[in-house]
Amino acid sequence: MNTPVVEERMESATGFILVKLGGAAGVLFEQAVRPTGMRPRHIRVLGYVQTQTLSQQELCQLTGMDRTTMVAVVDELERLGHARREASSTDRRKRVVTPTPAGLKALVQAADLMKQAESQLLAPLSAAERRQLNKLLGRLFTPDLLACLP
Amino acid sequence: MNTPVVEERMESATGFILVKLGGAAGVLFEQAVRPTGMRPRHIRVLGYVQTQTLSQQELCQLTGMDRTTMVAVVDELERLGHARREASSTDRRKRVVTPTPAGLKALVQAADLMKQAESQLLAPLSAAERRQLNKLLGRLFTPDLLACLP
DNA sequence: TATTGTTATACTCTATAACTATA
DNA sequence: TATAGTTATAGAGTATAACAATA
Repeated sequence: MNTPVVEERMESATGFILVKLGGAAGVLFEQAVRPTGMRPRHIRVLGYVQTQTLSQQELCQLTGMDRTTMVAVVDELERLGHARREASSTDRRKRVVTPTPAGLKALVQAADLMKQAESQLLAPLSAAERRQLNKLLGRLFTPDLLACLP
Repeated sequence: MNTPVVEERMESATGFILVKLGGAAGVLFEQAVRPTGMRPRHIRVLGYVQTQTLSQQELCQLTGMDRTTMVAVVDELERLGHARREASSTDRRKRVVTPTPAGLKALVQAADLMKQAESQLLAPLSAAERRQLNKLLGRLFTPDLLACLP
C-alpha cells in the first residue's frame, strides 16, 4: 500500500503558512531595524514611553515580556543612550522609563524602517488586499487564542 | 510637546499582527500534537517519508532544518518507535528514514489533531474568508521573502 | 506579607566545528 | 577531495529562583 496516509504537503495549510510567514516577518523586521542598533522589542518599549510615563512593571504588562527580560531591554536602551531610568515620585520601588531626545529620534528612524519592511513584505498585494488581510488577521487575534498561550 | 512621534500602537500594523499570530499559531500546534509525544517537526518529517524513501540530507533540504537538528529529530522518532534508520542500498554513506506502522498511525492521529487546532485558530472566519486568507498569505510567501532569511 | 527591580542560574534551541565512513 | 551522518560544544533566548528595597 502506497497511498499517502496524510496529505504530504502541509505546506499549503493556512496554519503552516501562518507560522512560517510570521517567523519570516520577524526576521525581516529584525534585519530592517538593525541600523538603529535596536531590536523590535526596544522599539516597542520606546513607542510606549514616548507619551506616557511607565514603570518597567507596567511595560511588562503592555508588552507581555517578563520582568527579567524587561531589565535587559531597558539596560540596553540606557546603554544606547535612548532611555533613562528615573525614580518614581509616587512609589520608590518603581523605576520610570523615560526616552532621551536621541531615543525619540531613533524611534522615528526605526518606525520608518519598519514601515519600509512592511511595504516590502506586503508588496505582492494591492492596497485593497492589504486592508482585507489586515482585517482578517485582526479577527483571528482573539482573547481566546491568547488565553491558550503561556 | 506631547504629541506622539510615532504611532503608539503598532499593534494594529499588519506586520506586527503577523509575527504575533504566527508565534501563537506555532504554540497552538505544539500543544495540539503533544498527546502524540511528537512536535511539529517530527510530524513534518514523518509526512515526507510516508510515501518516499528519503535520506536525512534530503529531508534537510525539504524542511530547511540543518543536519545536526535532523539527527536529533530522527533520533527522537526512533526512540518513539515511529521511524527507523536503514542503510541506503545505493550509497552507503546515506541512511534512509522509514516510518514504522506505529509511526504511520501516530501520523494520522497527529494530522487530525493539527486539523482540529487549525479549525480552532480559524474559527472566527467563514469558509469563504478562510479561503481568502489562505490565498492572500500564500501570495506573500515569495522566493523573494525566503531569500532574505538566514 | 506582597511587590518592584535585580542578579544568578538553568534550560532550550540552534549553530559551529571537528570527527568517521564512505564516495 | 567532497559528502552524509554524527558528536561535542558554544551561543542566544527565555524562564526560574532567590535577594534587596520598599509598600
